[in-house]
Amino acid sequence: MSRRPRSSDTLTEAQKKIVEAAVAAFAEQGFHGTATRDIARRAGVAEATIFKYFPSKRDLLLGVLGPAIEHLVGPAMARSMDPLFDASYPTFEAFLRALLAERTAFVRAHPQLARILAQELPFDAELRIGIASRVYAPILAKGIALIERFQREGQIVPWPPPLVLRCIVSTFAGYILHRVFIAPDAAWDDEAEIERVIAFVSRGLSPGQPA
Amino acid sequence: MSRRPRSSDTLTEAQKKIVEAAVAAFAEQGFHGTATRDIARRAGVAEATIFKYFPSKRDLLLGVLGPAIEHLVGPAMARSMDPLFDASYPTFEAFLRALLAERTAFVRAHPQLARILAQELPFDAELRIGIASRVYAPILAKGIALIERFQREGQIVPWPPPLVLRCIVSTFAGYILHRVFIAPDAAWDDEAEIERVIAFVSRGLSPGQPA
Amino acid sequence: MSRRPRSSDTLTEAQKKIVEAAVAAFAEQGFHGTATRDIARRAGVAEATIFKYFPSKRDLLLGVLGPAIEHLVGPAMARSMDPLFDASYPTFEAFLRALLAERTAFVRAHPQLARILAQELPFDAELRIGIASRVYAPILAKGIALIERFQREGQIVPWPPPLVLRCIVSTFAGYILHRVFIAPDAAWDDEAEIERVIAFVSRGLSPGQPA
Amino acid sequence: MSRRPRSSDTLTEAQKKIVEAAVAAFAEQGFHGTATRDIARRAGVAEATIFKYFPSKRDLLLGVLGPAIEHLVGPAMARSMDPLFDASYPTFEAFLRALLAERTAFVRAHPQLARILAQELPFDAELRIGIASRVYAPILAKGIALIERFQREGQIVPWPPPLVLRCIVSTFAGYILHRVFIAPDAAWDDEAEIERVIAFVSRGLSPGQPA
DNA sequence: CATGAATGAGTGTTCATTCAT
DNA sequence: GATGAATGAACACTCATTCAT
Repeated sequence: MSRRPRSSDTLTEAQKKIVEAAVAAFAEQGFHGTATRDIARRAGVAEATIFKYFPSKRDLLLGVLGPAIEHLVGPAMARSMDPLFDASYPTFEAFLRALLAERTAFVRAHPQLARILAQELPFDAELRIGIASRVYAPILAKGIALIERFQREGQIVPWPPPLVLRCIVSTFAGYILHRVFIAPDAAWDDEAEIERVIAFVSRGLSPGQPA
Repeated sequence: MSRRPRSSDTLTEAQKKIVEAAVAAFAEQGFHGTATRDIARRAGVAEATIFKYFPSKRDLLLGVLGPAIEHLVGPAMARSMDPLFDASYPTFEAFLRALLAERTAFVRAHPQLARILAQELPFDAELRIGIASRVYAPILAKGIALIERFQREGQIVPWPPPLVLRCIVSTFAGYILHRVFIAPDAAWDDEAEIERVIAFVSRGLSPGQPA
Repeated sequence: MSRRPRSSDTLTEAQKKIVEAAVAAFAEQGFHGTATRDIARRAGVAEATIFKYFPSKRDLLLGVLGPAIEHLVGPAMARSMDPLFDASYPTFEAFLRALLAERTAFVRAHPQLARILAQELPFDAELRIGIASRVYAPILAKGIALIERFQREGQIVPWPPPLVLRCIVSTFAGYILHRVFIAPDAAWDDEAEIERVIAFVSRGLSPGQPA
Repeated sequence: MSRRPRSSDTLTEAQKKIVEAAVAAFAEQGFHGTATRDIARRAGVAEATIFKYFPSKRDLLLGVLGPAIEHLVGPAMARSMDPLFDASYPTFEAFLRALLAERTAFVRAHPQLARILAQELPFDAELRIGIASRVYAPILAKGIALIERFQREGQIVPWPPPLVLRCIVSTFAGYILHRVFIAPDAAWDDEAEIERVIAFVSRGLSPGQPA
């Protein structure tokens, strides 16, 4: 550990700074609204340095989101969600509680990535199919399997699992978006809010009379 | 005022074509991703003509969204939603059903505007506060009043009305987004889907045990 | 014809200036060695104006050479050379004299185009085949026909016409290049030089003993 | 001087690879059209290594052509042409034959250098005067002396020696360029072609009637 | 009313070159 | 001796915008 750090992950110091700067800039101004010159300034490197590592601005977007998706949404999500998928959760409500906590934590940890993703996804077909195949599909499969288990156990209503999943995801997404992006500064009684969101979903999907 | 009638809406033919072209272009490629040259080509007018009517590209965005908001979300929404807010709805479920139908119809009628709005809102503070004050606030007020009425009548759970509203909106938004944008081509049994979405919200907010 | 000139050939004033500037710049510094910014400065227009008319720098090269070739080397060459190909020339030597005079005049009139052409041809396959098919081939055909006529008349040696043509062209090209580009400032006794160059070719191709 | 012999020509292995790569690249794409990065890749060295040996890209061009000219065109040419200049050649025609054979062989051996030279010469004044003084002038002097000798012997026409030389060079250049660069793949009867080219020059310069 | 022509200020990207290691 | 990392300056090209006509 004399003087060449080149430490953690074969990432140059500059490379890391570029990615950080790009994340911040894209989140604030969008992909199209951000000039590479701006990213360079933020990162404290020359513009040319950016292109040493990311052949094009688009590659920078993918280089920013790609690892984020892979690390934080792919394996990492699997890592954090696999416990949820284990048989360990005795009740549906316990599962919901764990899921909401986990996803909130993720968005809290990387709000910018979530933002960029949400912004570029509608305009970027390549990104979309990449996400769809690498992230969405696996998660969907696992989620549906779990829903089916809870349905077999009679814990939730026997609707089509994708619909059930969408009800859960919509409600949670609404909560998280509001909490993290729309009104982050409001005074919240988080515990009570969460309890009620959980209760809403839980009761909404409870196996009462058929529909 | 010799021969040009400048009839219906004080909109030149050219003006209408420009707005239509802009809506299409912005929806497809985003605001930043669209060149005025492209809009001009789509509208079949010279680039300079655009700037005759809309002093800047930004003004074009506002000119596209502004009227849309005012006409279609403001008065029109009032028109279509006022009945909802009337005491006429005997049950909460009937209200939900009417609301979902009306909102689905609106997004179906103007999917591009919905898209542009969703895409530009996060990056455009001015737009955001404009919408917030002119659209969001009035709707919110009316919605909350209605929620409170249903709560007083004991039809729904006595949670904070904003939270209740968010549960409704999230679920409906999830359904509509999926139905119109994400999987518009899938084979849907719309009636059954809607029934279940309504049932989900309705049960989720039913006044059972306290939470 | 009040105030908008847009005279001669539907060419903007700017367009003409751009082409002239490009010709001068390319001739002096080569295609790669010339920056569009430089051309803009020379032409007294904004860089963007160049790209209004010539979508890319390459298109500017073609736009500069293309018409030049078509107008000045194609039809114009035909116009100036067709007389040469007519039966009007009684002797081979008279033909040589006329040809050399005409080609010298052409290069003198457009030395820059000749220079650019010579410089870019070796690196530009597209240009090469364009020239080959549009200019070289027709000329070659006519030239060979003429050579054959002189051969039938017994005025010149019965070698393969292409070889004969090459002997003529090489010698003339050597003279013209030297005269116009390499030593334009030297004191020349043009008349005597030309006489001797003609004599050289004429005697070299005279039908003496077979070879 | 421990283990690196730095043997033959005081050229590192790397240096040689760089020069070779540069020659190939320049010949294919021209000097301006070639990026140092490209040369480095071809040579299998780092870009910085190039600048170790050649302070600038321009120096690389000179370093490529300079020695090539000195070694291959200067001394080597002298070596191969000196015999030509000796009294050994009894007839002018024999001299022509030897000269054409030798120059054809040279261009065949180093077609790339010939190409680069031809391409950069018009744009590079420094190169031009370097060549002029170091290569052209000596050759010219020797050539003129030889011409004068043949003229004194009455073998060729008593025109100004430079003109005579230009006739020879033009014709030979035309032949070689065509043979090596323009139509290298055509089916040639080389022997017959050469005979005729020689005959053309020889007769063209034969001391017939004055001109 | 509408436009063709023109542009200043940027855009993403490439280049030859430097230097600490 | 050789290089990976970094860069300032320039590059071709695009943009939203203006204005005489």
